[in-house]
Amino acid sequence: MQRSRSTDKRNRILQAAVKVFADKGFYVARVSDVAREAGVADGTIYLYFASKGELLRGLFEENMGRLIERVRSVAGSSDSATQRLERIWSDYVAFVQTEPELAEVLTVELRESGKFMNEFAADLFGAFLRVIVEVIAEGQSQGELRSDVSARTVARLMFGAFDELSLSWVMSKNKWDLDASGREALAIFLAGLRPDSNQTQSN
Amino acid sequence: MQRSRSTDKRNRILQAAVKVFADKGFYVARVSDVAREAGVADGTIYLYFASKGELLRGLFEENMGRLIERVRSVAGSSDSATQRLERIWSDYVAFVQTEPELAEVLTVELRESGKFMNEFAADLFGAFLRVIVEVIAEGQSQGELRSDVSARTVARLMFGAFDELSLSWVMSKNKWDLDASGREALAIFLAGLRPDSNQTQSN
Amino acid sequence: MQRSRSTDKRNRILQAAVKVFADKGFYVARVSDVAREAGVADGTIYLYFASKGELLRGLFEENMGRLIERVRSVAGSSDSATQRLERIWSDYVAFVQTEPELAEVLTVELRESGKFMNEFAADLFGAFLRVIVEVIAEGQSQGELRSDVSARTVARLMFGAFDELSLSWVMSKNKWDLDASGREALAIFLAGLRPDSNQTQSN
Amino acid sequence: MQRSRSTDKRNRILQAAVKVFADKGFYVARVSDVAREAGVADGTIYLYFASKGELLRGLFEENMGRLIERVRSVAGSSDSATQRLERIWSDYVAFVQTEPELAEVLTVELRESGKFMNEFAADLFGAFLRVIVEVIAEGQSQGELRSDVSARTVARLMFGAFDELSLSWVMSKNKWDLDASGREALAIFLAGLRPDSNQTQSN
DNA sequence: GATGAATGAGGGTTCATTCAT
DNA sequence: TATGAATGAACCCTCATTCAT
Repeated sequence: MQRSRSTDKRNRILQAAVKVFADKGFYVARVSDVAREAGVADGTIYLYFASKGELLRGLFEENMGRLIERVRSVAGSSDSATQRLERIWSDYVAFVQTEPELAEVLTVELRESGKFMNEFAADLFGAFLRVIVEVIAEGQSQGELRSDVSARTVARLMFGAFDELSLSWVMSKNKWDLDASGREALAIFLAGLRPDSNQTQSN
Repeated sequence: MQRSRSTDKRNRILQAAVKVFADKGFYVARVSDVAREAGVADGTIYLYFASKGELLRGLFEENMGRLIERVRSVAGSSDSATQRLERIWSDYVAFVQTEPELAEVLTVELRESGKFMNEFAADLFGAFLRVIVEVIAEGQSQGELRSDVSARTVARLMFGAFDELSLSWVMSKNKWDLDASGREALAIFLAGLRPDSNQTQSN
Repeated sequence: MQRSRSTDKRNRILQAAVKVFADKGFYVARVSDVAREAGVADGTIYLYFASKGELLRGLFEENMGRLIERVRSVAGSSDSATQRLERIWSDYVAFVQTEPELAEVLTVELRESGKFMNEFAADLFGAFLRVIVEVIAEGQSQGELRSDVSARTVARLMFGAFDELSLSWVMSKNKWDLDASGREALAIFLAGLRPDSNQTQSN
Repeated sequence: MQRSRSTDKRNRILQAAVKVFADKGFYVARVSDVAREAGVADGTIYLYFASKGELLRGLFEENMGRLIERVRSVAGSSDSATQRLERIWSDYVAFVQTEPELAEVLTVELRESGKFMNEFAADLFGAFLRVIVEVIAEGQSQGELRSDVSARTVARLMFGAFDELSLSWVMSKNKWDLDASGREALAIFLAGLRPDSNQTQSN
């Protein structure tokens, strides 16, 4: 828990980076923009991060870490898979609503940046996804969710759906009710995942 | 059908841009990379596009236009909403499989670039989404799909889900069966959208 | 008098160059601007001039040549030095008024370009000046003009004065009466050059 | 008197620019030439000037300002108009001799650049000219100088004459005596401007 | 001769990174 | 630790020139 140098300043820089990257995008944002936003000198950033890229990496690490912890603690509860999915979902809604800029950065930059920090970004995202996969797999093995679909696919679907929903909410400047849409979305998924739901399926 | 200068060359440049942008991302890619890939001189690109940004814009315009046409023609058929969704879906799978690099660029760069060509990108994406919204709305008004959810939300969900699925397929270098996952995904959605599926919904 | 290729087209290009260079200056003007103005293709210019620089050189040569001829024929007359200076002067006024753009190019670009075609520009200008020097020297040797000043200096003075006058007239878009100013200027010079005018000179 | 960043460095860059622009001309000169001459990195120039053009503008501003001050202080003295013209003239000679490169840049580039920074250059030059106009007008109203000529025209004449004289001196690498020529020139002007000098005027 | 699409060297400018203070 | 002036590599873009038609 101990760090050399001031953890405060490091955090200020990270938060500034979130704001600036969300606003302009990683590539368009200048290191000096982040410095100004953080209220430090340009050079100071390099006392905490080796490069602009490492700043983004640090940002991912720190925040995805937090997110993964959060989702893990929910996923680890003794509730039913359905209930846990509901809670993960609403927890994520809360996160997006509380920290929309961070949500935007994690979502948008994770993709473009995949280009230059591939395995790393993939790892974090993979860790996140794995938690959901497990909940779903448990739901399937206990007959709570239909078993004729790959848990991995389902997890990706849900993540993708939610990602799109929250991103468009963030980018539309919160003009509509994310809670409500989120509930609708979850309802559709849970309905589509009921064990008996595969009966009428055509192709 | 006639253009000034060679449409061939313009297309070669666009295709090269797709390849290069897919590989490195728009910001990391150099104009000279595109030129080399296209087999033209750097300057030649500027005979067809006013700037690197306009090249990306042209790429979107041309290809999103094609995609939208495609999805529109399917959406306009006289089939049931369910059937049309199935066909749109499989059509999109085919597109992603045929032109994975293009799919990657359209998906990834549309986001990061939203930062510098906002309304434009939003328009194209909006047009695409609207087609799907209509199919869903028709399905709802004819009792084919549940009506207690917003068509717009559903469209976004499906798009997001599919987008994530295809993107991860593309980025994982086609290691798994996109067709199969796509069918599973569609099955879940259609099941979740059946008119009677809202009965067991909890919260 | 015979030239290979069309002398017409060569002249059209030269005239276009005068117009364009006067408007934008040599360095800012593009070869394609000249081509457009001349109504020919870019490449055509290179059939008549080896380079953009040679185009300027050709422009100088052709027109300074003309000017020098003109001034020489006046200078060679049997009139008194004073009268010849008057006629040279009014002739130059007529030239500036008839071809202001050419006057501007010759005046302005001769200087900046001196940087890249030094001896050449200097030669042409030297030839021009020499004619005036001779008239003045003759006036001096015949007691018509004061002899206590260098003819070369006087020629430069008169040229510089007139150059400034006409240039500011051209650049001010002909807002004032160049004829009148020219006459005033000449009056001053001639008065200052009278043999007896050195009597009251202080330092 | 305090500026952000080092005024020293700004001045070093300005002086380097004078040297380089005098040598090659503004358009042929490369920013990197100026940087090398100033002993700084290319990028450093942009810490002090927004663009190459602004560097030229800054150069004008700074130095023309100095010149105008100088001429103004002479012009404001209580001497006779004639004496003041003499002192302005000799002061300018001194300036040209002390800083020939600067004189060259101010003279030559002011013209070519008129093309891209018109009003600005015109303003500075106008301010300079106005001072001389006033001296002459005062001389006229006090009967010291002939009144049948426009003070503005006279000022332009004198400036043009002097400009030409000093420029050719600078460009000929100081091969002759500028002092002497300058005195001759002034003698001619003053003689030509004597109140009684209009008696023999022909046309 | 004439064209104008293509070329590619070169330059202005930016900005991540360094380092003397 | 912190600063921010300085650096200079790198890139987008321009445009004089060429050459296949």
